[in-house]
Amino acid sequence: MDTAWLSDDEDKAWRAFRRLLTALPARIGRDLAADSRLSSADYEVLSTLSEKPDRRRALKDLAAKMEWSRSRLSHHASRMEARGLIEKEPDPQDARGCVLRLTDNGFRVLEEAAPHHLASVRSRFLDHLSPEELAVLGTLSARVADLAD
Amino acid sequence: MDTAWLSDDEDKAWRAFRRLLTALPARIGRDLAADSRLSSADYEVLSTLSEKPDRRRALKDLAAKMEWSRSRLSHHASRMEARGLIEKEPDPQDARGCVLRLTDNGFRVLEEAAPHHLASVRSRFLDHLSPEELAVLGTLSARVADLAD
DNA sequence: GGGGTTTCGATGACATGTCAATGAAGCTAG
DNA sequence: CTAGCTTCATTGACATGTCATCGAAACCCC
Repeated sequence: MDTAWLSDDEDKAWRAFRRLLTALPARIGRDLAADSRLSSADYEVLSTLSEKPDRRRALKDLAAKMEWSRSRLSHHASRMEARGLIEKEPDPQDARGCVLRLTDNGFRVLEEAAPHHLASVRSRFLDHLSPEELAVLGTLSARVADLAD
Repeated sequence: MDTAWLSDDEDKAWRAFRRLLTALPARIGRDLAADSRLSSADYEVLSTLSEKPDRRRALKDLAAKMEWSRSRLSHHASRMEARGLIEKEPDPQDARGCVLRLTDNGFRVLEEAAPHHLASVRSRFLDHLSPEELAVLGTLSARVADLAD
């Protein structure tokens, strides 16, 4: 096989996977926006914040956890703060830092959105995979995602 | 199982897959930009145009083929035209329309970029999948991507 | 032929993300 | 101590994508 090109199997799989790569997030994101007025990015911020009992996290830690740049999270958090979903507090541990806190309103919005979002993930994705396919996909995704950047 | 939530297996696979969904395009896009000064979107436009013998396609047809909005392609094509990668011509078949043509320069840029891009797709992705995994992924991707929007 | 509807691409307002520069604060070697 | 390096969040310039709207052209059907 000429390594400068893809085999037929590789080409077919790669093309189909690229379609999935664009279509799936778009569909789930559209469902989410329609059900809850949240973007996928908003949802990810809210749900990650909600994991901690006090619903707070330092900006830098949240950025690291989500694999976002601090700049991106700073921009996005400012917009979410203007919408009353989260609040920025000074970090008592580090005067340069900033702690993001999920507001009660933000938590309610997340709780309202979550079941619709899960239903969307199921109907657009999980429902169409066999358990074996899901296992293969999970394994392969973790392996490839964990490669060095 | 409570259908309002994901099982452990589903949750693990979905989380890993979401990481792949963001990390893989970012890595391949960074490689492409470093090797060729093209974005993934640029590359897709160039390579899709190059498929036709005359390296032309009506804007609306290219948009449909790529599953882009016409607005997006119109914006993007204008930027690519300013960089000398493509040109816009009037459509002889439809006075409202517009034909995009790959310039000689654009074709050279694509030819120079393609082998690096393929190497990137291999090293970041294909090389890490077994033939069986690739087959499963291709099948499942096509099935899910083909669902109605 | 001609009026209403649809399709086409362009455009402007806006949302979101990247990148580089900035200033404040923390850290560390000497 | 303190000078220099590092880390943190913010900011502004810019790139890219969405959406609603527009005017021109094509189409449809009477």
